[in-house]
Amino acid sequence: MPEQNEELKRAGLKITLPRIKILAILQNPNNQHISAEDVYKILLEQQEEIGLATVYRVLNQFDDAGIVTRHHFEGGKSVFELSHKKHHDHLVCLNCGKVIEFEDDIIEQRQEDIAKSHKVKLTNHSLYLYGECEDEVACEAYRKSQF
Amino acid sequence: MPEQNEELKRAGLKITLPRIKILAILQNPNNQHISAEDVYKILLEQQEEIGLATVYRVLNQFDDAGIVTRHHFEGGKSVFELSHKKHHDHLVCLNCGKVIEFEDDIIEQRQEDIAKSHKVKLTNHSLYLYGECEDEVACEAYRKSQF
DNA sequence: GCGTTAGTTGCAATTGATTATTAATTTCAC
DNA sequence: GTGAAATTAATAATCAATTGCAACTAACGC
Repeated sequence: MPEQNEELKRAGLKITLPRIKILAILQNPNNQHISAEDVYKILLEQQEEIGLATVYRVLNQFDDAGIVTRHHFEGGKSVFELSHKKHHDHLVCLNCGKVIEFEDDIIEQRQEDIAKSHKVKLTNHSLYLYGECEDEVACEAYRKSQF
Repeated sequence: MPEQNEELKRAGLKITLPRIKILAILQNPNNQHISAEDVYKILLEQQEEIGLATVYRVLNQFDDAGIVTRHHFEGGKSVFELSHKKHHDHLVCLNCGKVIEFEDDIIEQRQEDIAKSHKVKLTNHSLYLYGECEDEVACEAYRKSQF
């Protein structure tokens, strides 16, 4: 009984095939920051019988349960990533799509201060930095590797 | 010939009634950070004959022309604000919807440093802080005033 | 002023992402 | 194993946003 089942059990979710498969996909290091649509595509490639609606539903349940975190990147659609222990923000290359995670205590602290100074209790925030890899060769290589 | 026409002309857009009306709405201090849907509602209240598609189209043209800036706040729909001179970020109350603008040089500087340390040339960023007004009475009053 | 024309509008249909409904299937405690 | 309750697949529905297209109109020259 792999560790996926433990995770689901802890979240109070029944252990079903769709949930196991989706969780496994999310746990694949290649699939950090993946959209519902892309999860669905991978499942189809794996010959799984599953509906797109189920993918959305399961991802929402995972989000509610704290198993994944939802992000709204530029361009409309949501992406999901496994919630790991530590809060972090994202730096995205607009050319190759690479996502770099970072955390910065100074920024975190300033955000708290700013909210407090405006008499607002901070509940969460979203910070995305967008740019372009300086190493164009590596950038292009990465872009191609994605499709 | 009011200043709206100048603005449109500068953007290379023909001066049409829909565009003048929409620009006027955006220039109203009460309507900072307004959604396309809400612009449309105001136009209908003003007895204007206009289609929702036109509102979307015009707002996109304004965005392209740099007249407005588009934001993706949490909760789906885009909001628009007149682009003014100075860059700033946003602090949003999730209860009453109030939007507070702020700018912080320390955060800006850290963002540059972080991007540089990851060998990325920063082109833009989005930072949204979400929270709840500490003054619940004022918060509730504001929320009600919005509809 | 008047006509030409490229730019614009309104409407309806369409897309893309996501959610709701519902009937059928599956999990899991007993 | 069995049955109640949870979950699923499939489909329709929704919501924001965009697009195709025929009708309209602002802006230019004459």
